[in-house]
Amino acid sequence: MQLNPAQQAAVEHRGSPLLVLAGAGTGKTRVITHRVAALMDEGVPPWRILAVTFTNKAAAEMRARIEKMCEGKVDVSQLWVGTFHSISARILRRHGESVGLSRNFAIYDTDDQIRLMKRVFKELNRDEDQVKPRAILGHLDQLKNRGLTIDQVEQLGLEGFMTRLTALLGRRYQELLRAADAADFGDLLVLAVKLLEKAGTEQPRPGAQLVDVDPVIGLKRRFLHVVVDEYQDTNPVQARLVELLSGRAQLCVVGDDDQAIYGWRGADVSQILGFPDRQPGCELIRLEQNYRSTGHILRCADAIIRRNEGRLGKTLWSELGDGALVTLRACEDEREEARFVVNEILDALNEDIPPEEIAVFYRTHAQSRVIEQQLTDHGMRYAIFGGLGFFERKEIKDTLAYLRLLQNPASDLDFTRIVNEPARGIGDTTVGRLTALAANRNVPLLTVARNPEEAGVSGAAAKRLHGFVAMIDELTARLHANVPLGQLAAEVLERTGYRDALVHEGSEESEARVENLDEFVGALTEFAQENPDQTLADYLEQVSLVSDADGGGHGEVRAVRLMTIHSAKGLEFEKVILTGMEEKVFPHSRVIAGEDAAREEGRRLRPEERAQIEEERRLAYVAVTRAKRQLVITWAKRRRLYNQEFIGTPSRFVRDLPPDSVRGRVPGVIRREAAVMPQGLSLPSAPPRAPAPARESSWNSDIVYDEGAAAAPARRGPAAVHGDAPTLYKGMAVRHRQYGEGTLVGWDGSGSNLKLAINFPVVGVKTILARFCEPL
DNA sequence: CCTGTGAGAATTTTT
DNA sequence: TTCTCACAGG
Ligand SMILES: Nc1ncnc2c1ncn2[C@@H]1O[C@H](COP(=O)(O)OP(=O)(O)OP(=O)(O)O)[C@@H](O)[C@H]1O
Repeated sequence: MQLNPAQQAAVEHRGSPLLVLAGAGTGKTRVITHRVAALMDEGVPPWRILAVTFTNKAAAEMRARIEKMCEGKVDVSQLWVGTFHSISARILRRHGESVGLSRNFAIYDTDDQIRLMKRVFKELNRDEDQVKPRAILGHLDQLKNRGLTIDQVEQLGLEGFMTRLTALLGRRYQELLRAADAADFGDLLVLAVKLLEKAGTEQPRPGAQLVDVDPVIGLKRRFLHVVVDEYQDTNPVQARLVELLSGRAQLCVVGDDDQAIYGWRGADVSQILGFPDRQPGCELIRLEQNYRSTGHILRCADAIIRRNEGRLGKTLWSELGDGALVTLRACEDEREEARFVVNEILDALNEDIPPEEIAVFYRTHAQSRVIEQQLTDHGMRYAIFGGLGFFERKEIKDTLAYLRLLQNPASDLDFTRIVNEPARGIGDTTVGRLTALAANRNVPLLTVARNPEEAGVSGAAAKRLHGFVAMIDELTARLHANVPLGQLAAEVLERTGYRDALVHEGSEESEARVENLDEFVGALTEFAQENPDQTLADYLEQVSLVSDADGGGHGEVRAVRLMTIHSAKGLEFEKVILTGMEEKVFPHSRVIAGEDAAREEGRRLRPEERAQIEEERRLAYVAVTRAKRQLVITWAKRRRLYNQEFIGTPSRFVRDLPPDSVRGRVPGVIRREAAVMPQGLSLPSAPPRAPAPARESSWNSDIVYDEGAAAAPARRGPAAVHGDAPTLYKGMAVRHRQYGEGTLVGWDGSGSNLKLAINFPVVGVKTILARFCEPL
């Protein structure tokens, strides 16, 4: 395990803050790993070192690596290694009382959050059709990521319908969270920051002894060294958290501004770019040698990323040689793409590349299904990352809800979730009555349920409620009797009749669910055995914080990896197959929408629209730079997604690839240039291309798929010339047999699937297959 | 109060 | 295509 001189310098630097800013595969992660090991070697106690990683898996890996490097000389378990969220949770678990959290507080995942927010909607009589609970939660999370509390938002008098609504609903949402002794993901960060900021500013209570010194102050002074990986994707609260924990620590952050891909989650590149300014005396070290990928791959990566504006720009070179060309493949549809992927995997396996060194990437989860299907058909095992995780399945979440309710009788969300699961005749009406009274008296649902008659719940229902409460009490007693966790879960499933109900159902689906439950009980048993001093709360925390990138594939170790590009961040594979490289898939349609709107309105891109597109481009850069030796890129001319057929045109990122590094034709390069040229000048000629295949339609669209191509309706005349086929442009006059003459306003697809959007004077805009129309 | 039906919506990316 | 939600009927 050696280091080059620049890396060595970063490892050895002491005495002032350090920023390592370097491109992909240059060994940033290796640097911080070595740095931590070196620190301990110098005698820094492990408990005085904090390392922040992006995923729990990365944390585990780093810990393992450091342990190996220290050869058992140091107790690595004393090190603090973790994600921002897990570190915050850890702090709050110990010291959360002053911000309103007990040591057993629950962490709400997205599903819990939505349920809770829906309840708020109901309580405040808001219509879910107008504004979605999700949207409010998104907005609220943005505020949290920026470190803003609702009080601050209101004090600032921030404008905007959404912001005001978020403040209103968010306030009640937060109240309910606290009442339930729960925190959502954003709260973990915000509350940890609040806790640390508060420490030491409060007046000592009268009569306080010296020994009463706030332990949180100790925490702020605890760390002598802090290292942070992937710093480019840090958001303001996270940066603040690091700052607060670095009171006396030397801070070392590493990252790559070209790999910032979490802007949508509030991450802010200016965090890393402004680091030197905020940290007096900061040292900046750049790493330029890439140890991961071969030349052609790197050239493709560079060709993609260089088109972003306002980059710092970085040199990147490799000694690994050119390596193989990057394969580019145009597929007819997504099924052919999937078959091609399988073939590529088979090829790799034949070359003795281990399956776990082969990865298939896609932009969105929805794209994975076809590929999974194809893999299954070929009897290939695969590990999929993300999507519906094990712990998000209904049956598991229900069981967790029972457990959480046992631990915290005030957890109304969990109460409502399972009070009638399995069906025990306690329906909406009953729960509604309980809720009304509970809200009125400001007590938990479970409390009200003890005297249902007071809530106006009648005989039969009341009786069932009594039974339910008795059951919960019984199980709660078991929890407090310290029954081993696995056994407790098993008893819960037994006693509540949950398992029986599923077994009784006897469907294929319910069988799978029973299996999942058994697996869950097994996992819990194992956890309890391995961590005898850990509580249920510890287990629940671990479960809530495992990320997509962590869990993955149910322990499928020796299997091909399937994942979104986001979860591929920080990883590397011998062979990467990057699929779905079409406009509107990647870059995602949501992002392109901004461009379309801008074009339609004849204005320039708004800064945030541009930022989004640049983020997609960085995402493409991340994808490409995960590959060590082989990179395959595919796109499909047609794609069925959400049960709708989409006509695909190759992604701009594909068209940016340098032809010399690619095997397979790089499509349509010219139009982009033409569109960008001033005065609508077009480039002299297209690169050599095969003669157009015989076409069923006489319309020439295949080189017009570019964004901005037909942007200017004012510019009459062809935007491009290709053979005899008429070239499309907006404003073109067209005739349809039935509707008569109209004006072309847009189009989609190519060949016989070319569809035209035409504005007819009488019937308005219609989308019609091109072969039913003729130009005038 | 439960369950089945049908319509309808919805689909970025994640801790 | 798949899941979710609302409503009607049992
Ligand atoms: N000095 C070195 N000698 C040999 N191999 C190295 C050296 N430094 C790093 N590597 C290897 O290069 C690869 C990339 O390293 P690492 O993951 O640390 O890079 P990174 O900068 O964090 O990458 P990224 O930002 O793309 O996630 C790893 O396989 C690592 O083992």
